[in-house]
Amino acid sequence: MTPPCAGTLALKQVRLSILPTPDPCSAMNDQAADAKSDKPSAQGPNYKKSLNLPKTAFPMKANLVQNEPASDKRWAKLGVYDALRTQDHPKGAYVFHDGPPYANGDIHLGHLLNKVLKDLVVRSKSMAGYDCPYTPGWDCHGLPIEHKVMQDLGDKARDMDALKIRKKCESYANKFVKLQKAQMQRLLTMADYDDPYLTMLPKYEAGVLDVFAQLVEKGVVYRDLKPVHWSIDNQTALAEAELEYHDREDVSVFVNFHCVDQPNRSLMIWTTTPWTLPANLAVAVHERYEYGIYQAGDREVVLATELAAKVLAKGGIDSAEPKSTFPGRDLIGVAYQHPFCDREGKVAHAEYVTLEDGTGLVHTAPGHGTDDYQTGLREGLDVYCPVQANGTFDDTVPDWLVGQHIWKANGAVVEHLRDSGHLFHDYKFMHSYPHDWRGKKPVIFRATEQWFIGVDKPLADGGQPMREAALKLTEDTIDFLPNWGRNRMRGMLDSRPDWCVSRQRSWGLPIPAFFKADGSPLLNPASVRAVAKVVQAKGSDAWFYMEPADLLADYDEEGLDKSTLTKGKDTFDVWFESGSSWNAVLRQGWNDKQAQGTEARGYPADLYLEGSDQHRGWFQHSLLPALAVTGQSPFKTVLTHGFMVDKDGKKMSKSGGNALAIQTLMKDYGADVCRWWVAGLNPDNDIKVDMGFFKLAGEEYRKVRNTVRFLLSNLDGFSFDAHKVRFEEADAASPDAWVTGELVNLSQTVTDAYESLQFRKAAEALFNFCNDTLSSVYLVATKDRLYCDAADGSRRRRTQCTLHRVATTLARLLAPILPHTADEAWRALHPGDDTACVHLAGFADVACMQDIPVSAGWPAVIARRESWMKLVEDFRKANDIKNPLDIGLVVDPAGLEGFDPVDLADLCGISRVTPQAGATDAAVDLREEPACARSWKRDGTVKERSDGGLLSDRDAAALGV
RNA sequence: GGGCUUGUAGCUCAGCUGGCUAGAGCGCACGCCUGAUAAGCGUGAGGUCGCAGGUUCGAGUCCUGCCAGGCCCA
Repeated sequence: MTPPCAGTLALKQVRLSILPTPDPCSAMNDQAADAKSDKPSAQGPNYKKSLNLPKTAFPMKANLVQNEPASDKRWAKLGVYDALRTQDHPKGAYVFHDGPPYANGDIHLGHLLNKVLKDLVVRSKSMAGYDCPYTPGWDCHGLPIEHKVMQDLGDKARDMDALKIRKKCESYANKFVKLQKAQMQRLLTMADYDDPYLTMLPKYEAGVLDVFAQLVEKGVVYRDLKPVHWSIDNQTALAEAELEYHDREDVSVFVNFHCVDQPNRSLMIWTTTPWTLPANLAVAVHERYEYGIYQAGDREVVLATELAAKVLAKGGIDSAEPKSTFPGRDLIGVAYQHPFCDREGKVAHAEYVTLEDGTGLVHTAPGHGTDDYQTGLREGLDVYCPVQANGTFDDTVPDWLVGQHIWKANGAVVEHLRDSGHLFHDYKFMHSYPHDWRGKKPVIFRATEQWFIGVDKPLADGGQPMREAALKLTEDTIDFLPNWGRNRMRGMLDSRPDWCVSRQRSWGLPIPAFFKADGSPLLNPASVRAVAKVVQAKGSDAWFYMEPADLLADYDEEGLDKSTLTKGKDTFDVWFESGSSWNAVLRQGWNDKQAQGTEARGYPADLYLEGSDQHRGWFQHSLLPALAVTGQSPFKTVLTHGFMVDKDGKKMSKSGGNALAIQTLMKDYGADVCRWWVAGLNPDNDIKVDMGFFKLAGEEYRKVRNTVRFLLSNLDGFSFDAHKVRFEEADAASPDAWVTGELVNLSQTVTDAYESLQFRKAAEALFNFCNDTLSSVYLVATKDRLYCDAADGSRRRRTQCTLHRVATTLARLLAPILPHTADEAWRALHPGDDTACVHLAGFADVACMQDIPVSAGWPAVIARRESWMKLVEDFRKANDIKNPLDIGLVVDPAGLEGFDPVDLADLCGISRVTPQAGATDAAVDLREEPACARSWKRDGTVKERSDGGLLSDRDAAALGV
């Protein structure tokens, strides 16, 4: 910083001291009565026309809704996205990778948040000098679309094969990609919308299969049993969305499982599906609940104490006094004899045991229930499922059940238990039960063969298991914003089971597995790659219409007879598809434009940015396979944002009636206002949304817009090159120097905030600069000289020069947040240049401005200004003065060395500041002094001039009178 | 029920490793300007920092419990 120029104030003081002292008897004072009226003298000339008043074509009213689409078209015409690819990138590449939204429905507020945040990244990184291409993606396969298409087809679906249904799904997905694309573009997001990645495109599918082939190669893909909803009627697995719940009558049984060590004692379980009892392998209890031993006839039974009375009463036993009680954990490990199969089971703990129904001891059959399956996995039990695809028992069950259909077996099991004395009680009851939504028949849970990815398997090449590697990188390599994402990720990695990647669907990427005549699968890296080659060329439809031998044309195996092969019917979990995008998009390189950049498209990505639900979703499902295949995380940084809630903090939902339609917001406010709202959010946590918040954002937007407008309106006819003024040391105390220093700080703050992805911080700094630094301090202070100084006076030119620097810098800093408005301002700053575009301008280089000297006395002056304003306000009220221009200040000059009293007066919006050594700062009434008819100031130099007007020295000079 | 997380003026948020009368912007009230005018400026009033305990010389800031939310699971 420059030392203050010691001489200036002394000079001014001298000048002030020779000002004529107002004489109450002078002729001038007769005019004071007129001047006091605040208005120019009625008799004097009208000076308004002689002023340099603001003038601009940049309108106060933005009309965003009408004008934004035109901006979008203009950028398309200028080829802004492509131009950004080919311009210089001094900072190299910044690899941002889009997570694909699902191609279904209109975009909603969640998309607004997510897509605008992403756009802020892309635009700010681009302007900062990075190459930051953005290929948007869509998740196109999967059940929601298939389900919707099947519903629309209704009964017609029965006659359609998989290919026809897939065709319908594809056109459905395309329709919504097109729709959402247009809606996202309307948000003024900048992306390569001409060439998005769609998970259903052959090129993408081949990229997914490439990942799969490598996982097979690493030895982590295996086939195993897992219970799924099974339609006996259609002999197919069903997804949750394909179920309908209808009432159904079933038999409910209380069964005694005799303890091995104490045959007279039993664990009593309850079930509504007696047919699953042959598959029973364990009994689950909750380790923290209280259990007791009760007398039931000639047996002792174990029950949860809270449920004992209710259960015993059903069997006609009134007394429910426990002989002893103990926590559930004491039961863990107790062995029991299966009531009719030749094996023993044990008691295990399970969190899902509740005290709402039953006995507190839960019959567990890992082959017939999801909870049971999880318990089985943990306890190392078999996924035993004696029920075949057609609903009959296989030959692993007791003879009296073999071959029986399960619904018939229900009765047989109950009778058998009754006869053997294991049945405590049974009764019929109605309950809601899942049915096949097509056949309307009840479905069952049945373990079937599925494909899995083993997250704890050491890799065949000696690499770390995926879970272990993921936990390691989560701990110390990946950056999380906010940082608690790290814990969340860790917790989810810790608890996740092996990944079941197969789905029994039509609308998806087929798992390229074949089966030999003996039922054994054919799936190896080479076979997967052979199929991938076909898919790359023809799309995954090929799996459905081509023969195994043709699909495997590029595959050779000694002694394999391809004609005997059959194709597997599973498709991939859509998470496996989207979780492979780092390969399909980043590593393969999605399009030529990316390769054209000065730096090649990179892997891994610098940033993934999605909602916090994706810790379990896309982030994790991208991380795991990427680690196995590439050994590194697909992302260096994970940024997550919270979810939209209503103004009371409650979840938003269509059914709750508190959802806001983004279409309404766009129609009422336009994209820039919505973007301003997003930029100002703290995205770490939940985000409250309400119509009123957008109104507020609109008001803040208007404040910024009007400030920019005022800058532009005072640059009418100004040419920076022709009129620029050099700043001298002596100018260090000028408001221009001060605001330039503030501008440099702002630029630093905002570009730093953008760099570290703190958009809220950027928006806040920009708003405060417009609102505070400019609107309430600098612009108010310099208005007088802009309007009243001679048009080409050096003081005015210096201020215009500063305004120009502020406007051009500000427009660029605002551009990522307000792409339309910033560009509108940019065009106003470059009249006649049709190709001017702020988005190609980059952030301003403020180095040249840093050379401008700024007085070190400024912080103190700004602080004193606040107390001066209070003095003025108090004085005004106390003396019934309306206009602050009727007030002057007498101030102690200590600390004001180098400052021009005229600047100080302008900073306070008053007529005059008089330095007086040793004085206590105080306001004075100037109403007895004449006011300049042109500038309305009572600066002590006002007198009648040659044109008959009452003018101050400055105004007289400006007019040459 | 579990993991992660949030609760500071009417609203949106700052308050780093505990330390002067808890800050900002918006909104609100009052006033000014009418040469930024469906604009601009000034002054001012608003808070038991979710609740209850505890640690400490001292807690919005640390610990425990509770209440009310959110995401993901079960």
